[in-house]
Amino acid sequence: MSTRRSKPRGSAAPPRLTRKGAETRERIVIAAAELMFEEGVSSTTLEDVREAAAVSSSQIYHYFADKDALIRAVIAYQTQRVVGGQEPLLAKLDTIDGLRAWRDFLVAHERLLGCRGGCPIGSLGGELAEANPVARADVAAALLRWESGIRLGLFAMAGSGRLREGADPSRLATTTLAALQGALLLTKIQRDTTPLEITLDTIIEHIASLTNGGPRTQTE
Amino acid sequence: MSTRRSKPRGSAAPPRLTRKGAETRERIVIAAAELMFEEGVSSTTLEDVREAAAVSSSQIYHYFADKDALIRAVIAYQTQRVVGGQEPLLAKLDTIDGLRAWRDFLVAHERLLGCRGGCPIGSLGGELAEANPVARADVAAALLRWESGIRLGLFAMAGSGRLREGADPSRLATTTLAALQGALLLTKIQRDTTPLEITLDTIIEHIASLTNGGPRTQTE
DNA sequence: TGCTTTTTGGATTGTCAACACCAAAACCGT
DNA sequence: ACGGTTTTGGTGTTGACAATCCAAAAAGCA
Repeated sequence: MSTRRSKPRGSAAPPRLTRKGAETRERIVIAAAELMFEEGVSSTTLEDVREAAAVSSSQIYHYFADKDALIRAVIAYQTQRVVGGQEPLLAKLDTIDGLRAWRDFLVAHERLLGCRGGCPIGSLGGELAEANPVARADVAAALLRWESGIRLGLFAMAGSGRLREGADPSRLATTTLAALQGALLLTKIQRDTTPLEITLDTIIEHIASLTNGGPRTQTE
Repeated sequence: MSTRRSKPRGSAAPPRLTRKGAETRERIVIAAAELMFEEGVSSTTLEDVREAAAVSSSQIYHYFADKDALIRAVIAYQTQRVVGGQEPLLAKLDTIDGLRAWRDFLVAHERLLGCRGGCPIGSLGGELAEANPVARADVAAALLRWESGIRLGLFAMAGSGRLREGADPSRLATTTLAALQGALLLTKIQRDTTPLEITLDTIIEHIASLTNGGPRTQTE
């Protein structure tokens, strides 16, 4: 109907951001993500975010329709940071040594954080699943992507013949992710990395027992 | 200092409840527990609890100092209901068949709930760990008790000689609880029991592979 | 330079939820 | 039946927090 020239945009016209605008928006998301990770979503007020990001309240509402929209942006950000950031590492899960390196990285990381916050993705999912259906779906997608990463590594292990015939890399990937999520939850609640160490070690032992190298006894 | 007769009570004098009072208090706790399980802790307002329990607002504050105190009572209630209620079942985890029965029970239970809510204990812990240190400690204790229950079953399996020498029931118990928690979290976020089924099956396969019956291939 | 759009500041509003208060009713042991 | 205690109802207060509004400053663009 309108004689509009230049790039026509879709129905949900995303107001184009200048570089400065994009930076401000990102500053808000990062501040919100950190606060929500450290204190939980519901304890994080927009006033907290406003202060941490050093913006005015109208800026938050200029870039996000409401708190839910900001939450979704935080989920996207954490998905990219955590899952995306791990994908190179996950590709190396095609050997037992690769799995061990991954384990060591995760344990060291939790130690560094003082066992606080748990998994950024899992914690968001746990807190939002029953309260925010859209957020739940976002987190579900993030977890599927994570699982895919693990699966690819394990399939590579199977393809190179290190994994025995009967073993199903897909099921192992699901179990590995579940065990990791649970272990991070226990670690966060108990403020102790022991559950994480034991759980990952046990899962790796299980996978090792399915390799052609054969089963090994549990390490002390 | 005071000349008090009758039963002297401790410093934190718990006002003795009459039968009616105890019933009202319990009604409040149960209503709060259900709401917090279905909607999350922070989405549950005391007004919601008031209505669900059919009490007046002053009654809630008569029995609980504040919302945190009610939350702690809910944790205690869920611990007793979930962990306490499972202890008989956990005692039967001394055989692979016992483990399978436990798995089937958990999967059926999740199906019944439409994969909503996840683990009552784990969800409370996840939501409260960073916001409420006292609640975190309560949940941590509940999880240790749960882990103990599993450990006892697996120790029985070891004692009766079904579990191989090298296997460590204690570490297996930690892993089993972590895997269960993570699987329930995935199930809750993805609204699908598949992760729960796969994870528990895989853990049971791992334990089975450590029995004198010897390892078996993964079941489809 | 002038025009439009984006970005920003800050004050304000309205809602909602935790919690306090007070007085009445029911209950309990004696 | 009586005095003290527990239980209950309804209402009021306060503070916090999400969300809105009105412009003004800055930035992009011709």
